[in-house]
Amino acid sequence: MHTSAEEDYLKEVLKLELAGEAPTTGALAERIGVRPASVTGMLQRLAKRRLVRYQPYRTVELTDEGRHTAVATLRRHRLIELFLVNVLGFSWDRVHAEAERWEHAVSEDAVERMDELLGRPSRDPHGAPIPTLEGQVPALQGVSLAEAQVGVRYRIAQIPDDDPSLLGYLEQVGLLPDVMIDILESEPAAEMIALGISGTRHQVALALGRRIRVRRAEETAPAPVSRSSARASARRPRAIGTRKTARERPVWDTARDNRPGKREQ
Amino acid sequence: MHTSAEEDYLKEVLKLELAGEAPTTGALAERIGVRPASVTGMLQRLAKRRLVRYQPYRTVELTDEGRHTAVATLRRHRLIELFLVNVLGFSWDRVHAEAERWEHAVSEDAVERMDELLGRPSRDPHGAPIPTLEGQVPALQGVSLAEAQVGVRYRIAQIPDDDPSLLGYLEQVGLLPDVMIDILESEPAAEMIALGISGTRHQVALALGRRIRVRRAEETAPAPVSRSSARASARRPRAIGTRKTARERPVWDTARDNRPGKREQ
DNA sequence: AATATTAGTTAGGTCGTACTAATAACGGGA
DNA sequence: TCCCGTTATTAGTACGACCTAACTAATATT
Repeated sequence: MHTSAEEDYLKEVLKLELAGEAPTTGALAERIGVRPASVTGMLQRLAKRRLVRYQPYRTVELTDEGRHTAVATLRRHRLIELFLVNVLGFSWDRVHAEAERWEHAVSEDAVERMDELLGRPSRDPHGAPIPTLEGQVPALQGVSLAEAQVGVRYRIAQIPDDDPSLLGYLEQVGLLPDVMIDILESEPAAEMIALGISGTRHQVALALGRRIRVRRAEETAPAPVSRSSARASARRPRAIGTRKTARERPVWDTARDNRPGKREQ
Repeated sequence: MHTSAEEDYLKEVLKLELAGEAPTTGALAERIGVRPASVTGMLQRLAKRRLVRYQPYRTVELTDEGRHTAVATLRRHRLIELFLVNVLGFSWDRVHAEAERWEHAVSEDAVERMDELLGRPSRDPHGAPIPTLEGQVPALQGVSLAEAQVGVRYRIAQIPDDDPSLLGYLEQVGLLPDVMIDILESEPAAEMIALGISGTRHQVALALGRRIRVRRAEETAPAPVSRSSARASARRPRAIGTRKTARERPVWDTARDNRPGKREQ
């Protein structure tokens, strides 16, 4: 079918899209850990296989087929992460690396068994939504911590998954999914934000705050992390739910509707 | 470290050695599913990396380092097979293929967690011994069904693992690990053997019989398949137990002790 | 011994995925 | 409008892991 490198690239394009960022050559190169030149090469390959639409110097977009594969890969990754934590007892700051290794080896069948064993969960150990078997990617919940309002109580919805040392820190201060926090103070000049976690005051850099998602405490709580029982709802395998949020419209989006070809070769 | 192709080749060399067969280019090619030419190429590679000793047209032997890797890979494979059956509920005639996919992706850490979760088992779902963490490969138990004596009661010790349709048949007739059988009759001319499985008489081809291992019913039963608690006994990581059985001495063995080089280039 | 068959090796080629170095396109000031 | 730094692409190289075709070695047949 598809090679594992292809799956990796497609998954990263999807993740950037879901995060509302532009899937540029550079961004992909950084996240995947290769040189931009390699990304260009792979994008050309993916375009040839009709997994993305690609205009040099301009845009990358997933085709329906590419999106399908990307979603399946993301689903695999997140289910495996939860499996590693809940079944094999991995410490949750190290599951990402292991899941990256597993995700191209584990068959669809095995993934579905994991899903069942875990009780059809809707969120991974970091709070990220697990796409459904049908291809739905649940919408991102809430707002980023950097946008949270002073004086309001929030619940952590999602934290980053790929940086063990950062996760170690988050665990230490207790900034984990489902934890309640109070926004005490915002200090934009200092690029800091002050918040209370179970009574203790913490200063957090805005740069980090942007990578953490929270939702207001009163909002209907999402299914808690770990095991849950979300039934699949939609049928069609590729009607992807999430569409970019308004915030931070990328360059890329403006480039959607522009003159296409302008170079041959 | 080592590539997954390297691990596959080393593992197959080890398996042939344990089965008392010669690891010829052809045998390896057949088992791995590549052309003999590819095997030659890989053996040259492995020799350069000092994982095997290799004399063109003659022999392949694992070096200590190669053996170490091979044993670790075999251990991974068999533990994963058991994990797939016991934890994920795979039907045991399909675990082999899935385990082949997993075995190069699952980290040592994850394998040790599986081992612990499974209760440090000593045999995989097909009855094959699981090498210890220290590198011991438990000796093959009993004799092949083809060598069993008429009128004696045996217990199935081990069946092949890699052929789903064969396994389907074995399951149907009840020829599974730990099952008791009686050897009713031997018909060498017809290349058949007749045996009783829980009262029912079955005819089995000798060719199949050679691939099934049994031990006399009175012998101290090995730890049953599924979960068990075999403690590791010896220390040294590489004193492999099994040495070729006398039966079926291959051509290759006669070629062991002969003049070595005779061609340059 | 001469020849046929089988097994193994060498040579050369393809594909996937990276890399570096050189070049080109883009876009925001001066 | 042009310049220049940033970003992206092309061109060329490497390597792992396989392939096929053509050869050589070992063995079997008569």
